[in-house]
Amino acid sequence: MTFVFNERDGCGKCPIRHRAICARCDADELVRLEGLKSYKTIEAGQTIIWRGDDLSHFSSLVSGIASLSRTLEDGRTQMVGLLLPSDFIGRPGRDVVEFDVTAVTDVTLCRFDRKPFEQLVDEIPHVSQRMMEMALDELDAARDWMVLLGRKTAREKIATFLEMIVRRDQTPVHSGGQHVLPLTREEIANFLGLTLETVSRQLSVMKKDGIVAFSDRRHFAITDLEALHAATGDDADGGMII
Amino acid sequence: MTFVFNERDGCGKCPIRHRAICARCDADELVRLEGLKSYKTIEAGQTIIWRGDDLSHFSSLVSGIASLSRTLEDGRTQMVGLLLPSDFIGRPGRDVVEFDVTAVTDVTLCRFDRKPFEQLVDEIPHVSQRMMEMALDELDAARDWMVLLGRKTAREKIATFLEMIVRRDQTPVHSGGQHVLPLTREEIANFLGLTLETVSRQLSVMKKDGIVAFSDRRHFAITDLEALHAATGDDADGGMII
DNA sequence: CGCTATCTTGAATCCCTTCAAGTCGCGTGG
DNA sequence: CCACGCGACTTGAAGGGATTCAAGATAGCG
Repeated sequence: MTFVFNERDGCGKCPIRHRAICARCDADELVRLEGLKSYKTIEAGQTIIWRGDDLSHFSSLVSGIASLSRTLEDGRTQMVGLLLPSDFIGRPGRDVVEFDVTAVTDVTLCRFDRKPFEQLVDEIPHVSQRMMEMALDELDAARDWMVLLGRKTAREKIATFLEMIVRRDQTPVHSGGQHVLPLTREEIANFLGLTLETVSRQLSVMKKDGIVAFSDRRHFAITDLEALHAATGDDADGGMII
Repeated sequence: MTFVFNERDGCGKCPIRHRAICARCDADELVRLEGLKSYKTIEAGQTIIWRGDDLSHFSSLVSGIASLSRTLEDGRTQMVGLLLPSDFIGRPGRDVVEFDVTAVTDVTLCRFDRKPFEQLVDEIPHVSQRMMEMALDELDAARDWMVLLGRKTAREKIATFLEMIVRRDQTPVHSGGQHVLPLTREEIANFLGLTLETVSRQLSVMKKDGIVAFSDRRHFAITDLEALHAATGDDADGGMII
């Protein structure tokens, strides 16, 4: 981590201050939020909330990566979303979650008790406006992902995934074009609707094709950005939102 | 159609009065909306908006069915949502649409010019609250569908689809358990991430299994509801939201 | 009555999965 | 320091479910 988050700093120094649900809030509104919040950290691999659990808190992801997923009776798992810093967990007007939320890396949450938070949402339009904006962005992203899951080949899925990782990578300095792959092969497979073997095979093919180069299992660089995009199956301008 | 919608009736008689974006509005707010609205009808098969088009209007679907879809360069198409009466088209804060919107049946829209409508959203919390609620419901539905697209078999997809149609069927009297199939085999295929041949084959299998009976290509009845649910791959309580 | 779009069914093919056998990398402890 | 063990990953071979290509059946409509 190049960046260390310090819980004692106020909202003003919060790394997600300008992208989270509080993005539009003014100083007064921030003070109100400040009085309600508390932090919680979760270790990589731990489940944050199980599907069907009571939603006692509403949270913003401050640092780390979490996943949203569902598992069918027989164990087949599908990831339905990746939560990055500034994304929120929970929703007003519903008291249970529909998906399992799991910490992919170590995670820090900024939490609010549900009841007071819901009241606050009604009273501070800046919060509800921002939440709607974020919900609609997520909806577009989810629909983009549906196209991938329903119609793309394994190769196209991998290419689209890598392109998304690169686009969303917020590493301050893209150190020599190196990017971190935050997921294991199995997690990638569950995200793309594939098996881990197919993910591994397709990554090998793209290595051989000179599109991507791995320095180790978790670090890669794109060596041919155009070829990567051509392999996604998307048209020139069309891009994923997520 | 058992129900005939009459444009001359006020919002008070509107069939989607209590489910659309206006659901929470009081009488005064309704008057304001009433002054802005206009109706438009679209024939089955016509495109309502193309992906990338400027979003000049914001609309609620009053009657009929529309689809949201995207087509890749080479013609592969994935439907990402079915729009039923009360669903809305467009989103505040963005001026182009990300997906093609097509009338599956004849469709009636209740439209608002975008600029005045966006202003109204900011001023009437009852509208923005309801829109957020609807957006979050759609998000859950989209994520449910991602599980289907990524992990379910053809048979499970078909079973889930039929179950969804039955659950959402609003036919006043379920005439003898008969339901209307509003989509062609090809449209179903594009919705489920399959080919039309596979859809046809799986429907035949389920007929032979005594789960569903077709009176003609567009009308069916579920003859074994439990077997249908067992074939979806979902657990007992878990259900799609869409 | 016959045309045409829609749908069904069959046969061959293919891409991804499944099953299986290694390889790699890293932390642990002798 | 290196052997050991284990989880993560890679690669191969076989199998299967969905697609593709093709032919025919059905139904709606002029």
